[in-house]
Order: sequence, then structure tokens, then C-alpha cells
Amino acid sequence: MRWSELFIPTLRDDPAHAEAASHRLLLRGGFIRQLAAGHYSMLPIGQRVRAKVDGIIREEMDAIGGQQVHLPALHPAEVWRQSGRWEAMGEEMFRLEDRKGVDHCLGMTHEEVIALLAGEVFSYRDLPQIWYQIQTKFRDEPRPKAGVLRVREFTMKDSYSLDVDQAGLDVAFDLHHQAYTAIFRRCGLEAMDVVASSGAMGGSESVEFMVPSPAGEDWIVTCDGCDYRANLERAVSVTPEIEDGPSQGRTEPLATPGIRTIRALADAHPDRAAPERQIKTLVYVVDGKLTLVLLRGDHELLEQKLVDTLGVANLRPAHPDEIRPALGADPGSLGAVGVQHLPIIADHGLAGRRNLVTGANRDDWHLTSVDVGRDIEVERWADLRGVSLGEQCTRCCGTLDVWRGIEVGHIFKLGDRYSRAMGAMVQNAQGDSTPIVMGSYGIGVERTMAAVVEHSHDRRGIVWPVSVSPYHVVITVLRADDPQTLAVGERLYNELTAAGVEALLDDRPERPGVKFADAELIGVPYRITVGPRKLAEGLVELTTRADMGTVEVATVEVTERVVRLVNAALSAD
RNA sequence: CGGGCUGUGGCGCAGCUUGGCAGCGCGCCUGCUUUGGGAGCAGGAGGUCGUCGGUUCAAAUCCGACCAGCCCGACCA
Repeated sequence: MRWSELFIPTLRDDPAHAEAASHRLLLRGGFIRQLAAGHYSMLPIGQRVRAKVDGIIREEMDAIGGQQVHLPALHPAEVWRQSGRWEAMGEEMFRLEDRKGVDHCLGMTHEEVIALLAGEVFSYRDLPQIWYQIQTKFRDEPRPKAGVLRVREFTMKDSYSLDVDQAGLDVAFDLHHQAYTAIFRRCGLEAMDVVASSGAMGGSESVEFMVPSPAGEDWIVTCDGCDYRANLERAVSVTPEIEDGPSQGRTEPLATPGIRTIRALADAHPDRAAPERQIKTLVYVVDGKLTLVLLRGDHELLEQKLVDTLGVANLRPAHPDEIRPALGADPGSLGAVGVQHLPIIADHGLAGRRNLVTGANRDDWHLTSVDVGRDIEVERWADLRGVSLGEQCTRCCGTLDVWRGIEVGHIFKLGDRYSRAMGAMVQNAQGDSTPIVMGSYGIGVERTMAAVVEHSHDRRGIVWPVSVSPYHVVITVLRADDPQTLAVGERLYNELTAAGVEALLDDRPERPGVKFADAELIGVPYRITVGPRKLAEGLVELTTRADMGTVEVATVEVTERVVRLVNAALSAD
């Protein structure tokens, strides 16, 4: 294509209000424009990049036997009511009514619709199946941010596996794991697979694909001694033993006027109330019911772990006016000693502990010499605490690191939750009717694009890998008004195009600086510079965007050289 | 939803304190010159100053409400 005929509205200045590198550079480079918070238009070169990512995804999905489908984005509420998610999805789902007053929603995901289709599979002989689509999803995010990294309307590749049993699901899951690894590698990303929480999807196992980036919104825990890696929501670490000393026989009250925090109590009584010797008592409302959540004083609750442990959707911290009638004190003086009427869930870090300090359920008083087993009736033990930087790995005793990542993909083993709800049954080899075992697998397409930019840019702009770049090579004609120079540019363009290389001919009547700056901003991996001076010696220049290295090449040889470079880059996948 | 900030030609901003002709840079259009790292000169086009209401002889400017956007947090398959 001739640049002079394209719509590539590059901006000379950084846009205000664009912090994340991908947001800033995709805007400046003329790839995207914002319509509203969380809704972006893809401009021509942005669409080309997205099509490249789509193409890689399709190739890899087809390679594992996936069949592409296309499902409606607008769903009747009835379908979601059948699975119970019409209520469970809450405010994140866009809902609307048609003219007859019937409820509908914009699809956030398609387990229900797929499970309905799966109802047309009757025999295990027709399994396994892998169905996928690349389609727009809608989620009413409370806070869209960072350009296309977190939006309310986006393209997702979602696929679904159907199997007769768990062993089949394991195979489909592994196939997707391999396909995702290949997809992200081909997009130039170093995506890491980490153990993850299944959240509201349900299911037995899930793995996220994370790209390390400060722009990411998830926290990832990795070990420096082994290959342990997990989302913070699932990560565990060694809890060092604390020496509590002998039991004191019974609890003792301690006047603590005005003290409301773990820190303040530790400062007031450093001898016996260090944070690790206190019990942190939190009160949550779980499905409408007050529940006490206990952790060691120096540990933080990771709410997702509580959600996963209890298997509930509705959970929030209790308000003080709900707590006082139940426990008789305000937050700051709460404890679980003697509490019989509320469920108590405690973190493993408190197991077997003695001589601890906790609130007395009486304002301005605490209790000392508290033994967890003796004085507190824990109904359920669980891993509830968040891992911190520098703690020990449970597998190898190595040191844990915590860093930010962008979630570009997530794969789930769902089981039969949706097939049961939607009536997707097959007959197995024994002739018994059995629910289809499903898996669900997603990739955020624009988020993957943005992750590539986050991962690969410099002060000049984006550095696309050949595989997803809007063009493979840009031919920068320095004097587009000089017929001979332009003719050489056009000849190279025609040769490259004929050889299957996607070339962009910069024939604009701009000065060289403008053309160089734009080419670097939009990140095309190779640039051929055609100027009258070098041309007189039969030479052009070939510049590699990644390192900005430039070599002079004979005009007659440059096409072959670029074809070789591009093909090498594409086949390296 | 809580906290902070911002809304003025396409982009980046000034003007607001102290009310009085709506400005600057870039970009855009025309012409001439220029052409290896975001050119120069000359002449132009383009703005309901986020919206609504109030105060006033007079509002971009003061007051109120609302809307939108950005950042932090909460939230988030």
C-alpha cells in the first residue's frame, strides 16, 4: 500500500491521559481511537495487527482440531437463568429488554450457548469436540483503564471442549495449553503459565497465561529455586513456626484504651503482642450470613481465597452496624473467643498456636494467653493469606518473588456444571446417559496486542515482531518528488509484494525526518531507505527497527535480502 | 462506589485568581522556497470554551447541579 493513500493518523505529541505505554503508543501511532471509556475503534493498521493475531490463533486452534463457529452476542436471559448465572453475574453483565419486555444480555462468555448446542451431540462416539470463535464480548467493567488492556467491549477467542469423561478433558486441556504456548510465542510474547483461581467460572483447575509487565493488573508469584509459579490468588508459601511457649491455663483481660489496630497494640505491648502473636479477626457477610475470618496478626487476607474456599459468589466485609449487635464491640476490639453463634474460618497459620492476643469483644479490651484450640472453636481451616515477597517456597524452600503480569489467556477445566444445567448429555460406551465434560479457554485479542506493545517498545515507538506487524517492511522514499527515486521505490515495492512480503511504500511528500519518525513510531520491523544520493551508487539502506542497525545494500539485492529476513522471522515460529 | 485530578479548534496547552473582542504551538488548506532525522516565508480554514441552570449590563472566567474522561483504591470468568 501507498502510505499517501492510507489513514494512519499519527500524533506528534503524546496524548494526555494515556499512562500505559501500549495506550500511549497505539493512540500516537494511529492504531486505535477511543469512543468512550473502555470502547475503542480499531483504525486500519490496528485492524491489520488484530487480524494477524486472529490468524495466528486460528492456525493454532485448527492445529489442535478446533472448529470455528460464530455465536450470537445477544442472548435471551432465559439461557442464563437456566445455568443460574443471570443472577450470579451481577452488575458486570450488560442487560437490556427488547420491545416485548423480554430480558436479554450481551454475552460475557458463551458456556451456556455452547452447552445448548452440545445438546445435539448424543453419543460418545461423536466426541471429543473443540469449538471456538473469535468474537466481541461485553463486560460492564467498573473501571476500564490503560487503553485496550481493560475494556468493556473486546474481542475474545473463546473455545470449548466437549468430552465424555475427565480423561478426555485432560487431553483437551493439555492441547489448549500447548496451543496457547505456541500462540503467545508466535506473537513475540514470553507468556508464563501460572496456576490460577477459577473464580466465578467454577471448575476444578485453571491456568492463566501471564506476560510480565508493570502495566499488568495481576500479581504473580514465582520461585527462584524451582518452577513453581502461581497467581497470588492461589499462591502458597511456607509459614515459619512461631515459638509460643507453654500454655498459661486461661485467658486474661488486658485494658487497651483507644487501641484499634494490630500495629498500635504491638507498639503498646511489644513484649507480648507482636503482630505475629496476635489474632486478626475480620467479619464478613457470606451469602447474607455473618462469618468470622481469623488470620495471624501480620498476615493479610486474600479475599479471592476466601471466595474460593467457601464457594460463594456474594461476600463482602461487614459494616460496623452489623458487627456490633452480633459481637458487642466495634472493629478494633473484636475476637472469636467464646463465639458460638457464628461460623469461624481460620487460616492455617493459626493452627496449634498458644498465648496469643486478640480482641475481647468489649471496646478498649483485649484478651491475652489465648490458645486457639482451647479458647476458639474453629469450624473450618483454610489457606486464606496472601503470599509476600521473599517468603519461602513450599516445594523447594527457594525464595518467592512477586511481580505484576498481564493476563492474556486463561484455560479452565469446567467439568459438567454447564452441561448438566443445560441438559447436554451423551450416552457412553456402557449405554448410560452422562453429562458432557466441558473445558473453557479464552484469549483476549486486543489485550494480547497491547501486551506485545508493553513488552516491545522503545523511546521511538513500537517494535512489532514480524508476525503481528501491520506491515513487514516500509520503503521510505526520501524524495517522492524525484521521479527516478520514486520509481526505484515502486519497483522494490512491486518486487517485495510479488514475493509475498507485506510492504508499505512511503510516497508522501514529507521531509525525511517526518517519515523516519512515523515509521519508527508505528513499529514496522524493517525499513528500506531509498534516497537519490545512495541510489547514485546503486545502494539503498536497510534498517532493522529492533536495534536500529543500518546496512547499505545493493539496490538489486535488497528484495531478496528482505524476503529472506521476513521468511526467517515467520518460520522461526 | 470512595479519594485525587481534568474538560477551551484534530493533538498539546495558556487564559479563570481580579467577569469586558477566545488565544498560542503543532497539525490542516493555498502558494513559493526547501528536502538524509519532526523545514522556512506568506496567506487562509477551523472553536455551542463538556452540559444545563443561576448571578450580572456583561460569564471560558463567579455559584449550583449534572455529564464525560484520566489516575489511585474497592470491584473484576
